[in-house]
Amino acid sequence: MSVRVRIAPSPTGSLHVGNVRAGLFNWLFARHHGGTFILRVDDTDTERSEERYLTEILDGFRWLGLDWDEGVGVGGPHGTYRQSDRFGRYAEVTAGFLAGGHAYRCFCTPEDLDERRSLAQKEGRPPGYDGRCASIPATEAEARAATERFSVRLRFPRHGATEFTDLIRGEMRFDDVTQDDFVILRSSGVPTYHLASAVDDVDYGITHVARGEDLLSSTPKHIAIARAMGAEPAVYAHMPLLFGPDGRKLSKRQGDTSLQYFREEGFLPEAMFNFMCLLGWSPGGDREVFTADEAVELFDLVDVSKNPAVFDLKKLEWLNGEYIRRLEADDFAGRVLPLLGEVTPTQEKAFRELAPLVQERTKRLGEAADQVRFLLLADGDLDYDEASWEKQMTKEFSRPAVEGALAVLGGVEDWSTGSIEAALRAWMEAEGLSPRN
RNA sequence: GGCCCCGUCGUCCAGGGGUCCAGGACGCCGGCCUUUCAAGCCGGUAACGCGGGUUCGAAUCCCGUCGGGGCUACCA
Repeated sequence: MSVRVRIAPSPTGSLHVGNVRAGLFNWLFARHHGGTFILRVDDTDTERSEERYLTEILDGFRWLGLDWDEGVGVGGPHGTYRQSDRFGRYAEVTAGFLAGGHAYRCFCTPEDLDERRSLAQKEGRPPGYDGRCASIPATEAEARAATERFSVRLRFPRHGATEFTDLIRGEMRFDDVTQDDFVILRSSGVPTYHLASAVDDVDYGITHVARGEDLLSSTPKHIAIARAMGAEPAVYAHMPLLFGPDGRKLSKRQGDTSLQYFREEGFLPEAMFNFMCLLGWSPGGDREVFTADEAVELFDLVDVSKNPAVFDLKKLEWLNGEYIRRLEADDFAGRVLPLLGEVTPTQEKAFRELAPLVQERTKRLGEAADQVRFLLLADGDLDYDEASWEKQMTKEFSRPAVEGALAVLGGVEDWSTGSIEAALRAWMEAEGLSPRN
C-alpha cells in the first residue's frame, strides 16, 4: 500500500514553526517512501479563517521546498481539499451515524453541561459528558429535533479500551472509562474538528497521520469515528511538541514564531529546512548539516524523538551563517539585493563589490542588508530623507562615523572589494576608530 | 483532580546491557590567526533527575518517586 500523508493547517493565523515542522516531517516521510503528500485546509472555523492566511501558509511551505501532490492549489481526486466545502459530506456522515446508532442527538444546553461538569468535578467524578441523552429513543429524539436545538454526539463504543501502535511512541492504550460521548456536530450544524479531520482522513485514504503530541489523547476519538465509518484507522505517529527558549510550549505570543518572520529576517530556506529537521530527528551519528535529498533518503517517522525540542535561535543563526558562507558570491548578493529596496545601477554595482566582505561575517541576510545600507547614501543622485536616515543609521553607527565613511568611499577610485576594504581600513586607522564606532 | 506522554551537557542530537569516569553540534570561556570584527583553527566548560530493583555488569531493562508537558470544550 502506498503511503498517503497530509498536513492540515487552519488558516486562522500565520504559519507557525510548529506547523512547519509537522509539514516537514510528513513531507520527508512521503518522499522517503515514494508516497503522496497532501495539503488540506482545516477551515471549519469560518469565522476566524482568512484567505490571506491561507496564501501565506501555502507560500511558506513552497518557500521551504515542501511541494504537495494533492490538495489546495494543485487539485486531485478529492475536490477542493477545503473542509469548508465539505459540510455536506460531514452532515451525510453524521446522518449515517445517527441511522446506524453510532451517534445520537443531545439536547443538553451549554449551560446545563457546564453546571453538570463542575458538579462532577466537585464530586470527584469524571468531567466528561454524562450520557444523559444517550438513551432517548430515536423516534422521540427525531420528533424533538424538529423544534429543539441539538448537537450530535458519537456513541463512544465500549470494548474495554482503545489500543493502537503509535509509530513514534509505541503501544498506546486508552481505557474506555476515560472517554466520553463527544460532540461531532454542533447545534449550529458545523462539524467539530474531530469529525471533519477523521472523516477527511478516511475519505482521502490517509495511511499515516503524523501530528503533534497534543492530539495524542484525542486519537481514540478519531479511531472511533473511522471505525464507525466502517474504515480501518490510519497509523498514527505523534511528534513531540516544540518549546520556546523558556521551556514552555512555543506560542505565537512569544513573538517571532511565524515562518514569515524568519523569511523577512533573512534566513535561507535551506538553513531553515536543515534546522527544522534537527528538531526531533537526526540522520544518526554526528551529522548535522545536510541537504534535503539526504534528509529524504534517511528520514523515517520511527526515528523521530519522543522528547519535546526547544527552538534554539542561536543554533539556527549559526547554521544560517554556514549556509550563507557557502553561497556563491553572486547568489548571495542577489538574495540581499531585494532587501535593500530600490537601488540605482551605480548602487547595485557598489553593493555587489562590497557584498563579499559582508557575506563572510553575517548570520542573516537582513543583517547583511543593514550593514551595507549606507551605500545607498553614497550615491550622489539619491534623494534621501534626512529624518529616516537618522533613525536608521544612528542605531548602528554614530553620525560622524557614517559621514566620514561616506567621504572616504567617495574618494575611492577603483571601486572594487579590495580597494574599498583598504580605504576603509586606512581611514579608520587614521581616525583611531574601531568598527564599533 | 483525572487520563496520557516525556526525562542524556544551558540548548539540539548520538548512544538503547560491557567498547561510556558518556560522543558531536550550538552557546559560553580561553588561545592562535588577523591592524579591528566576523570566519577559520586549537583547547576548555558542562549531562545520563532521584531512589530502589534485575544483572557478573545499567545511561541503556523493571518499579517507584520527583520534575516537565499535553489533554480534560458544542477550540483546533
